[in-house]
Formats: sequence, C-alpha cells, structure tokens
Amino acid sequence: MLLDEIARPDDVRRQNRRLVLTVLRQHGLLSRTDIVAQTGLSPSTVSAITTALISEGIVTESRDADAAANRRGRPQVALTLNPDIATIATVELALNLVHAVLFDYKGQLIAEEFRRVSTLDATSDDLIGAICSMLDNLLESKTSGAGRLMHISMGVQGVTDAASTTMLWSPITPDSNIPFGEVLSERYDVAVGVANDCNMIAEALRWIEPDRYSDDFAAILLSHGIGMGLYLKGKPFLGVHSSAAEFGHMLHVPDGALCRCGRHGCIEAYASDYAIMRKTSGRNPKDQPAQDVDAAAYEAIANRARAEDGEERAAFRNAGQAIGSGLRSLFSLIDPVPVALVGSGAGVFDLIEEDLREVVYGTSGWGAAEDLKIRCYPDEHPLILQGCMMTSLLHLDTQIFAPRDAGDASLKRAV
Amino acid sequence: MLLDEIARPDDVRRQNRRLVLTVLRQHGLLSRTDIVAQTGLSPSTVSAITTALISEGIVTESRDADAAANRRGRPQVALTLNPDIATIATVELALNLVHAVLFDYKGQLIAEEFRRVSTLDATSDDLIGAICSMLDNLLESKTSGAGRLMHISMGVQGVTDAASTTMLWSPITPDSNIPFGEVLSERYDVAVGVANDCNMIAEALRWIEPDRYSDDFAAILLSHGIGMGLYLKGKPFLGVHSSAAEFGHMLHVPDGALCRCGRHGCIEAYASDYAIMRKTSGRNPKDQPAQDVDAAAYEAIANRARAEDGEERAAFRNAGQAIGSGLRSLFSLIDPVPVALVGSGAGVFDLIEEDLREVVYGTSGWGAAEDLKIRCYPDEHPLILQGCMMTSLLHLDTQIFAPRDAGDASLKRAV
DNA sequence: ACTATTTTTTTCGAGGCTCGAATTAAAGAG
DNA sequence: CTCTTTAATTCGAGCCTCGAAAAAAATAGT
Repeated sequence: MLLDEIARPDDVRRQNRRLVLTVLRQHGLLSRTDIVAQTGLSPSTVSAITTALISEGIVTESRDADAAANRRGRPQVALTLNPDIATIATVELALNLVHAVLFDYKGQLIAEEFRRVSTLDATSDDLIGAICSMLDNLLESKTSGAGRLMHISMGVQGVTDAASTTMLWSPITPDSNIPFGEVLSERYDVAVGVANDCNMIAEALRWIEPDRYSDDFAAILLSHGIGMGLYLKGKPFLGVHSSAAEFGHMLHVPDGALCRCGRHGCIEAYASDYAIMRKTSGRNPKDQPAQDVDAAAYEAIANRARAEDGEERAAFRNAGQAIGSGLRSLFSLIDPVPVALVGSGAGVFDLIEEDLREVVYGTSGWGAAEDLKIRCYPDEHPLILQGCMMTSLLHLDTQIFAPRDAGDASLKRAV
Repeated sequence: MLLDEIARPDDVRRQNRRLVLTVLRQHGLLSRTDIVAQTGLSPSTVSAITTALISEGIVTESRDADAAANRRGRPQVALTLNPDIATIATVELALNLVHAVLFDYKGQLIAEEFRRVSTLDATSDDLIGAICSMLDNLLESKTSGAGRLMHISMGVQGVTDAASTTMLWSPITPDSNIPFGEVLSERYDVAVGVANDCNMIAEALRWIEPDRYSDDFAAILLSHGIGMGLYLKGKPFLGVHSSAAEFGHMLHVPDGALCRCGRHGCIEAYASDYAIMRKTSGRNPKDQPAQDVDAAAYEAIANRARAEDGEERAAFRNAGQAIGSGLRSLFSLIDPVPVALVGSGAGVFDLIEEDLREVVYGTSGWGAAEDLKIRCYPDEHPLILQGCMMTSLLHLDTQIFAPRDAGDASLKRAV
C-alpha cells in the first residue's frame, strides 16, 4: 500500500489473503489453527479466507497425510496450495543456451527442455522463435489435468527495464531492446516478467537459506559478465529505469581497461572471465575482449595460478581487488551485508579472496575483515531456475487475491 | 503497510486520514470538495474524516479567507491545518554551531536561537547541555497559546543509526555514539528523530522544487565532509544499520589519500575542503588533515585556481574526478538521477564540473554528458533547517492519525 | 421580497471486513 | 456410551467506504 494511495475496505481482505497464501507457501502444509498462529489473524477470519480460497480452487484440504493423528480432540485438517490450479513457465536465457521449464502451483517440475542456441549470432527473432517453440512443446506435452499457464518468468543475462518487460541490452546477443515480455504475453495471453538473472539468484537464495539471506544481502554473479542482485529491507532493489544494480560497471580505474559495455575501467573489465583471459594472454587491457570464454581454458588458467606465482595469479589478484573495490563502495552506501558469490568466479574464490578482503577493509579502521560474510555457489543455473520459479509463484500468490468475487479466472495482462 | 503484516478495518481509516492530512499540508487551504478531488475519496468519507480531524483540533475551518466568493451555490469552506495544535523543534548541529528553532504545526517559525559552540573539543555532555539550554529558552519564550511540543528533529553532520536515535560518529566532535534521541526524548517527553544533515537537505529539496526532485534524486553535501541524501522511489534511502548513504566514503583510489574516517582513498579524502587545503599546502596526502577549514582561506584558494593553472586548479580538478568517480559508480547501481550539489563545494562548481562530467561519462558509450542534471545550492543551512522542519511535521501527520478515539493527546515515545 | 437554481456538505442505508463469544464438529479417554 | 479436548464455523457488534438522497447556504431572476 503506497503512502499516498487511497484505502478501501476490501484492501484489507486482499492483504490478509496474501498473508495466508504466503505462510501456506512457506510451510507447505498447514491447518487452519496453524495459520492462525502464523499470521495472528483470528480463527473466524482465517476460516472465512480459507473457505473462499478452497471454493476458488486455490487451496485444497489434504486429509490423507494425517501425520499428527494420535492426539486428543478434533483432528486438524491440513491445507495446502492446490498444485493443479495453475502452471507457470520459466525461461533462462544464457550464453548459447535456453532452458525452459514448466512448474505447477506448488513448485513441482512438470516438464523441461534445454536447447543450445548460438546466441552470439542470433537475432531477436531467432531467440523469440526458439523460446516459443520450446514453450509450445512443453505445453503440448503437459497432461490435461494440470492447470492452465498463468505466468512466465524469464531470467536473462543482460540489462532489463524496470517494468520487467524488455531486455534492454545483453552481452550474449547482438540485438538490443528485445521486448520478450510483450511478445510472450501476447502469444500466451499471460503476465510475463523479464528480469536480470542476478535478481533471480537473489530470490532463490532467500528461499534456500532464509536465515542467512533474509532482508539485506547481495548476490554477485561472476561469470561471462558481472552482475548483482540486491535485497534491501526484504525487497529486491531495482534501478530507476533499468532493473539491475549494475555492480560490474561501477568504476574501478578511471580510464582503465576496456569493458564489454564500451566504457573503460569497469569492475567487470578486471574481474570477469574475459578480463582474466585478456590479461593472461598478454594482450592490451584496452583491446576488445573475447565474447565467449571456454570453461576448460579458464579452469586451466586458474590451476596454473594455483600452481605458481606468475601472471595468472596476478590476474586473479587484480580481479579480487576490483571486486573488493566495488564492495567497499557498495558497503559505504548501504552498510555491509552478507554476500553470495555465484558462478565460475566463485570456483576460484581461493585465488581472489585475500586481495578482495584487503581492499574492502583497507589496513585500518571501521570493522574487521572477518565481518565480511561471503559464501560461494559455483553453479548459477539451479539458482536462476529456482529464482524464476519463485518469482512466478509469488506473482500468482499476490495476483490471484485481487478479484475476490469473480474467482480464479480473472487475470490481468499487466506485469 | 508491510507485505507480511496483518490488516485490520481501521487501518483503512488511518491510511485515508493520512492521505487527507498530506494533501492539506501540500496545498495549505482546501475545501472538502477540493479534498475529494485531490484524494479520490468519496464526499461522505471526506466529510467523516474532516469532522473527526476538526473535533480533535488538528484541522480548523478558516472561514475568513473567502476569496472565491462570487460564485453561485453554497460557498466552500476552506480547511487548514491548525497551527496551534502542536509545536515542533529542530536542532541543527554543525561544526562550531548549534541552531535550534521552534515551529508551529503549519510550519511557521515561532522562535530560534543560534549558539556558537566549540564542537571540536566539546564532550557529548557539553553538546547535550547546550542543546537543552537552548530548547529550554525557546520553550519558555513561547506564548502560552501555541501547542505543546510534540516532536524534535535533529540534523547532524555525522553518521546516525538507522533507528534515528543516536549519532554514531561525527567529524565535528570527539565523542561518538551520542544518544541525542534518547536524552531529548526523555527530557521533553516527545518523539525525537536524529538524522544526517544530508537527508534533511534532500527532504527540503523535495518541497522546494518538487518538479525537479520528486521520486528519485540525490543531494550531495560538499563541505567539511562529503555526504549524500538519496531518495529512491519517493522514499529516503537509508542504510541497513547506519542511516546514510556514505557517498564520501566510497572508494576512489585504493590505498590512496588518508581520509578523516581513518581509511585510505575515500572520495572525501580528495574532494572535501580539508583535502583541497592539504593538497594545496603541499603536504603529503597521507598526512592527517586539518579538522577545521577557514572559509576565507578556502575561498582564496578557489580564486587562485580560477586565476591561474597551478596546483590549486589541479586540486579542484582532482576533487571533480573523485566526485565524478563516485557518481559514475552510484549511477551504475541506481541509474542516473538528478543531483543537487550543496554547500561550499557547490560554490566552486565551475572548477570541478569539467572533470566531474568527463569521469562520469568517460569518453564513449552509454549516454551523453548533458544527461547529467546538476544544480548547485551553496548555502546548506536553510535547506537543513527546512528539512528538519518537514521531517517533524510529516512525523506528526503520520503519527497523529493513530489513536482515532482518544483524540490528540496520545503520543508514543517511539520514533 | 420571494422563489428557483446551483453548489457544497451531511446524513443514511448497503455492503465489506475483522473480531470475540458461542456453537458445532470430530476425534480419544475412561 | 459418555466425557473431555481440540478444531473449525457461525453470528452479532463495531469499524470502514461508498452512492444516493437530503439538507444547507449562497446567488439569480422575477
């Protein structure tokens, strides 16, 4: 509820419905009494809300799993989200790879497809065509019992707009301003969200390790590019026009190494895989970097850096300094928060950690180096997938509540 | 209303009361019909809310100023905030200066006092003593007709905690962790907010130039230190633990010049007045900088920089680069926003502008230099004052609504 | 001077919502 | 087969907003 917005009596019901759905999604299986305890709502209200949700098919009574049997009084009847009320789709768009998955409303995988696409020379129509054909396949294979498609969540490696409809720019494909949101929304008649993959990673981490990543934390993706997903006060932090906190393009060295974005001195120009490759191949830091980096070659360089103190090790140390410099500035703005390092760069954390910490905390003052909480997740793909899924499901949870009378069938195209 | 919080029917009334008070504060004088138009509430609701507000003394009918007389039907009766329902106090704490002011609920000045205090060698008790004695004086001088003191807003040059009760650290005084909020709250039995002066400046700018500074903008204070007040999506951006976006302590040069905060390479260590003085006096960048800079000496250096291309001009160019480097990184995180430059540094903008713009936009790529909207406000004090005042008044507007039945008298100590 | 017109504001009933208290439902315990 | 215990629903009171109708307070016209 925004500060200068008008409130109506039924907004109250909407908010409380959302609350019930939220705890139901968090805990999976909950009796009405449990919901009362979790939410603080009165039993009467919970009763009213759950009967409505059940009659709309959003929630079902799951009497079978009566685990808590042998107790005295009337047994609780467990409620759960009805998996068959809706289907959602996720699409991950990465370098040379498209991954599309269908999930039910409880977040269980229905079907998936991987497809290799040469994204570097794919037009926007190629990409859209590939995505649509994959989604068509999946939707066709789906058994008829499942719910209808109600949301699509895309996680792309690139910059998206704040409205989450368009991919403004991406390193993995030449075209820019690709309106994935509009196209898919038109074709499948559902709401679509297009987000940066780092934001999806952050969303996933919240669900995987809620204790560590709750209200305030940062997920930094170190792979072909460098991005960041940031949560502040429990909400994703989005830019004003574009969607992402472009950590990789904070300034590290004025007029420094050439970045893929066309500017000079970005963190990414020192810490991404292409930056490492450029440096260790003895080329000029202002040379155009490679567009695609071979994972095996990168790993070989990392191993050489581990083996001996040569230019390879120096390159990784530079990367650590660049990331540390960015973190130091970031923490000046928002105070230190837990950091998750994700992607191939997380696999070489041993090579960058020391320099990174030294730059973040300098040699004196303001907090000790051990305050910096970092955890590494070398494989980003499962996180992106789960983040997309949760984004879609949460969208449904906070969208279905709206038309209390008309039931489930009404869905807005708006994202 | 937070996402996972329970909603009750009377929350609706609270929200709508707040809405009415907000438009009333924005427009000053409004009939009930005007309020209907401004808020979108129904006439019945506006009537209910306004009669309640009037009966509680928060709003009054101002029949005298019937400017819109000669019209056909029943004349509108203008409503306005009742200035006498409350008094608020502001305290600005700056280097060697304390400024305390009393305002009424409409924001009209009642009384004020300036006092010179040697803050650099004042203990926390000295500061608290000075502030309390000034407030006591002002409250005593106040005519008995005015309302009782209901909020105090402090704007301090220093870092405050996120709860706005404590000044964690400040360059202008040796003591740290001074609990101004608790002490004043205890002594005067009112809610107290302690905030960084930059946030107050930002708040003031929103009211002075709402067209330019609305949802997203940054106010950067360049004086003895460098701070920033940032608004994103219409809300002040606060850190997680401390209150401010510490723009001045973003990293400019790793292991660079010594900053007053004890670390090395902060933007402030290149762009603040003490940094300019240190540089132009030929001292080592890692020397401890001066604690207090004479305004006349600073101005003299600026004039020498304007006159000839020597080390003075170079110092200001370095400052421009440092600020530009910070802006470039900031804009990577949040997209470019309008910037207000405030304080003594804004008076020498001619000396730093060129380098600043060049660093922000590099020599190529991503947007042109003219996109960067900067306006200068050399005198920060009126802005800090107005910001404190508005902060207090808005606090009342969104606090008084709560106890709908008990009327005006109930006030919570919580900030 | 008096009625008609116009505009503002209030009043009143309908329809939501939450909540507490009482009631009904559905088990195990004795 | 009754008693006890716990879960869930029902019902009335008290909020809230809103639309329609009524009341209030002025000007315009004859």
